[in-house]
Amino acid sequence: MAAREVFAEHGREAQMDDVARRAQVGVGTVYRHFPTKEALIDALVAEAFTRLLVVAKEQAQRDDDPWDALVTTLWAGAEILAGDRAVSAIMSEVYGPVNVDLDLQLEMHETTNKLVERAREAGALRPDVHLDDIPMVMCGIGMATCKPHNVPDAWRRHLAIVLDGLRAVNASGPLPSS
Amino acid sequence: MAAREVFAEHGREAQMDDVARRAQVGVGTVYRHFPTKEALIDALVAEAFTRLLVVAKEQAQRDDDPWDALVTTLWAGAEILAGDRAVSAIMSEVYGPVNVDLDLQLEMHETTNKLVERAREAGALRPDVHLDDIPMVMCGIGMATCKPHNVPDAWRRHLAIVLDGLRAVNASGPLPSS
Amino acid sequence: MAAREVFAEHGREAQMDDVARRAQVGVGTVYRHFPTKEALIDALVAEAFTRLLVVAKEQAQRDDDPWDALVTTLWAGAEILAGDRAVSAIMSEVYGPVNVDLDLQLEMHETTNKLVERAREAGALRPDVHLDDIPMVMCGIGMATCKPHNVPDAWRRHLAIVLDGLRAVNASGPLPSS
Amino acid sequence: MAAREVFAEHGREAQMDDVARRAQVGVGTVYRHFPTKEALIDALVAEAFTRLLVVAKEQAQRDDDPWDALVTTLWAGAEILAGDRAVSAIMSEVYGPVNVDLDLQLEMHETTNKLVERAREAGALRPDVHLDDIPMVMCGIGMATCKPHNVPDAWRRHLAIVLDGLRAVNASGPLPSS
DNA sequence: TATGAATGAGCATTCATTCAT
DNA sequence: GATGAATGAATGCTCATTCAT
Repeated sequence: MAAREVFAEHGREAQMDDVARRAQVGVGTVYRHFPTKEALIDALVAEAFTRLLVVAKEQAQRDDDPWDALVTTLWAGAEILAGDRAVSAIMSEVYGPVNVDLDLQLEMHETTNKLVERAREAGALRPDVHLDDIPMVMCGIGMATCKPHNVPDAWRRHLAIVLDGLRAVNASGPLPSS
Repeated sequence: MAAREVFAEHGREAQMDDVARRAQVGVGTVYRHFPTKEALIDALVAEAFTRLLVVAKEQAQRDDDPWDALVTTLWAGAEILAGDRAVSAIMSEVYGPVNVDLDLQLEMHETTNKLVERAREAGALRPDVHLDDIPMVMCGIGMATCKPHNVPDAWRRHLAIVLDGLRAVNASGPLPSS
Repeated sequence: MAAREVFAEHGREAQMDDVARRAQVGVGTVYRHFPTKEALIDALVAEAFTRLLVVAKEQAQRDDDPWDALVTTLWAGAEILAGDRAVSAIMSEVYGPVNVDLDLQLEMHETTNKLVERAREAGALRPDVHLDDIPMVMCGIGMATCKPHNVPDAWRRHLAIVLDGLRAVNASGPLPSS
Repeated sequence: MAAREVFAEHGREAQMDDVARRAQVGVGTVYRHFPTKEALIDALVAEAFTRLLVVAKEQAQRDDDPWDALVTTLWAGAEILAGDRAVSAIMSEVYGPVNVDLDLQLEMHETTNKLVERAREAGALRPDVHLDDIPMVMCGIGMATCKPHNVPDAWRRHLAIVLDGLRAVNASGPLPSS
């Protein structure tokens, strides 16, 4: 959507008129689809959220390798953030309340929690890692995506290192190559 | 300062009138001290920046333990962010340009870089860790500070884990207890 | 336009909100047409300027009677000022820069100069009259327009007298009756 | 006074703080002398007014040459305006009500009127010249004083020409040389 | 009495939202 | 449905004026 481009460029400050212009429609039309600027922003975020949730649920289903399931999900989430400055920017702005549908949040919460706990129980994750650590890691990645002067793929190296750190010391096996 | 409280609550969106009201002064008085809202924000950030720089330079001076110097600095930075929702909030807003004095930025950059390189050369830091990783870690911590529902000290556990992960595998010795 | 009325009443001090209220529109609408208060003022002046320039150029074209051409132009200018307190008021405020388009100013300057020189060369104008005298005369007329207690047409008598005084002593023929 | 300099530079827009700074006193002190910005402006104007009134009354006393009395007064007035951008600027701003003391205004009005009538009765002034013509002439001169690009003494030539034009056609004798 | 920091009403301008066409 | 001109509440900033020191 055009909104994504505009919010990618200007963050939450982006103006509805700009969104409309970019989409080559009148503002009225934008408002026909989203009753509010808030609603538009929320939709943008929800979409990314949903995309990630698909992956997370898929991985939560797996029975084979809980560590790989977690890691695959995190790489997917990072990829989504890194590919979407709009969402990164919006989420980085701490005070703009991100009103994702509560059910969605809950589902994400539960799914991720399951991934984390399984990995921990399997002895692949450091036992002191907590669900709260996930957003902190993601936040750094989103930020890196937005700062224009950053090396484009700095986040990949970063995530690899951090994930490495999250592993239980006695766990073994390679990290996914991407 | 009262400004800090207001910006802590509302981020960059905070209104000058609110800052004034909280400080129990007229807006004019706020403007006597800071010619512009921008200037006020910048001052807030610069103050935190400077406080951190003091620590960083102190640690960069040390000859004994490069790893401890780096880690001490990072804990100090995290403490500053965690103790100052205003600065966390402001810095989290990716599109609001943070106009810290260039010299200050440069000094911070150089000092931190020295800390990182020394730790790496001493074999205490994973060789693939880069200066860029520092802000990413800090960003997560700042975010955690702002999100009201977070466990107050989640960031401490997080930072400990991440720092642990940044160590060279063959490095040894305990992390500073905080 | 409503702006004209409001500026006529209050001069440059007139407030945008008042202009909007008088025009029975929201301020936003005023700003849709003129990006700035300055721009609105400039437009007001430019319009009057342009109206006068039309007359001046027309008269500068004439081959028959240079004196009549000059005089006709001055009467037209005076009529414009007298009929437009807004412009009179704005131009009277010496320190408010009047940002008429430079080309327009230049054209006006050249045209008026041509009128003056022709009249002088034709021996109809006192040889010591200079282009600079024109604005001085006009200024008095504009002022008379603005001062509320003045006799409405005092400026006509005044202009007639002054023009009479600008004639070469040996010139002859009647003044235009208005 | 310092106020004069500041108002000369910026007209009515001049700020009280600037006046104080120029006078090397605190604003409070300015306010001790003039309860209001208005009052300060009025005082500035009144002072010039009074200075002119002295001349006007002196000339109104003369029995010998009514024309010379009038002309001398006008030259004096022009000289005052030309030497005082502050007053010129203030008076040029049509909408800033000039609240000179009513008695002063009245006296000025009467004195000038006497000068005009006497000159007319003596057959030196065109019979159609009216008291209203005086301010119009003065206004042009004040304006010329303020516009920075003007030839410094353009007003002298101008006044000479205009006064020449105000004479009765059959009047004779030289204009005062300055 | 002099000072100048503090005050806050006032004003230009912006931008999400509405609604007549 | 789509449009985009119109709306006006909201906000940053200024400056005449006051008053504690």
